[in-house]
Amino acid sequence: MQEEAKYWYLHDHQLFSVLSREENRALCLIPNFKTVKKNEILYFSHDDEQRLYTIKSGTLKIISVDAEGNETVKEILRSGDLFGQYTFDEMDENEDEYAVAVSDKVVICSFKQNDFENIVKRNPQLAIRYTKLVGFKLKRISNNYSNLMFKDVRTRFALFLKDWAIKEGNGQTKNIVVKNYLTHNDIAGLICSTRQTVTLLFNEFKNAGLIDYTRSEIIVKDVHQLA
Amino acid sequence: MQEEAKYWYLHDHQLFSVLSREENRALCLIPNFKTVKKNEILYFSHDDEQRLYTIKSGTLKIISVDAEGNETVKEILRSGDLFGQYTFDEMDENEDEYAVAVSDKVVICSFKQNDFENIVKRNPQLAIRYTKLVGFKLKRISNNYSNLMFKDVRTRFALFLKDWAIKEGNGQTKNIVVKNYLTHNDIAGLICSTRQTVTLLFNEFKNAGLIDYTRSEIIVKDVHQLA
DNA sequence: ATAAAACTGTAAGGAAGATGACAATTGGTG
DNA sequence: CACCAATTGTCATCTTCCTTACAGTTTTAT
Repeated sequence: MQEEAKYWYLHDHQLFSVLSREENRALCLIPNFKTVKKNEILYFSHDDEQRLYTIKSGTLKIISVDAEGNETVKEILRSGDLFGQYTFDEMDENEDEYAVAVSDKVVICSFKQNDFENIVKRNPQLAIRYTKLVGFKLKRISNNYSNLMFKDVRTRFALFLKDWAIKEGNGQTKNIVVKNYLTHNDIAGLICSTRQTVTLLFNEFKNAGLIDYTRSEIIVKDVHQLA
Repeated sequence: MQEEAKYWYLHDHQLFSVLSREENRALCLIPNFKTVKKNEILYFSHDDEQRLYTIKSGTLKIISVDAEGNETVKEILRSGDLFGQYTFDEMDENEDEYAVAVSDKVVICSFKQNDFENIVKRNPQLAIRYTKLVGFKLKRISNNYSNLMFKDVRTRFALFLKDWAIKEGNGQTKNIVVKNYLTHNDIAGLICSTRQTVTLLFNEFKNAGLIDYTRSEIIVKDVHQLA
């Protein structure tokens, strides 16, 4: 990527847009841009250096591997999202995570935790933004979980679909085409259910006319009818 | 509270200890110290001013009221914990929350969100600390929830008891006396189960010799035997 | 092109725990 | 100190959704 393009990416980012052109230029010397092809794996948990990443374009899924070797999708991340060591703390040793690109080309940008910390120290405005971003993430996650806990599987599935459609829909609310890059098993992990139940619900929603559904894509007829 | 004592409280706090004595003194002019008596209610969600709070001493429970008027305990907070608008964002309108003191005297210290934001702007070191704190909270919450999601009720109850005992135990691991200020209903809300099931489990754990249990207090014989 | 692997579809049986109902106990308040 | 409200204890019933099992379909690899 050209230096100029990098500058504009960082400039557009909700986090870095508070920086002046000069500051951004200085910051540009540090980050590491990288392109990941579809299905390619990006390890970040047991890196030598603790890093934090932001996504310039494309979609990633974060897979977490537990002690027994079970892999579950933990999060779907899109352009602008943060992942990696964004809380500035140490990585948990007994938890293994990696990211997989699910769109054709995913461009990410990473910073060493220490470098970023130093930049934040020199720019309090950035610190506020950053804090808000982490706070927002906290709120989103805890909302997400309380949905999972208190609703039944059908509602959880509906909320998941709704959320997914909204994020892929770019402001549209009707006839959103969602590329089906998650298996029923992945979805089961995300809504805390089983593969069979997810299959069942997909067909139930299809028969109810809420979605069109093939193996390669899902068309959500109207986001507001879900949930 | 004497000015000097306030300074030392803020100095000891994991968040504010990065500030120099001078900065802390300046900061001391802003916070609002307040004492809340047992069972007294502290509203903070629909305040005129958005505030964030830290607890100097004592224990609070956060109650959340949903649209149907159901009240559930959301969190138990202790000395040093943050609550209120600590993510710097706007309060959710459709969510009502308040705090209740569960120990005799709870001393809290509050800042207007704006004042705090300004202080952070002038002290980026504080921003890093603050981000770490929020990040830590994020991690704790998501751990908590994934326990809730993937374990059965018995395990959730055990983990809850363990956590509770550890927090009340001040480093002890055996024969921890926990004052029973939560009803079975409260606990049911926290571990996402029902009153009856909690009652059942208390008696089951008592019969198994893991705890001594009366209506006023719980004695956890050995923290490590739980979970 | 074909085999293997991964994913999707369908169904019966079972278990965990929610629900509802009611009695017993306790604590607070006049 | 006596009553009322809140909390706790116990039980039978019922629902949801997981489990197990197997067949069909699509994708990937050789």
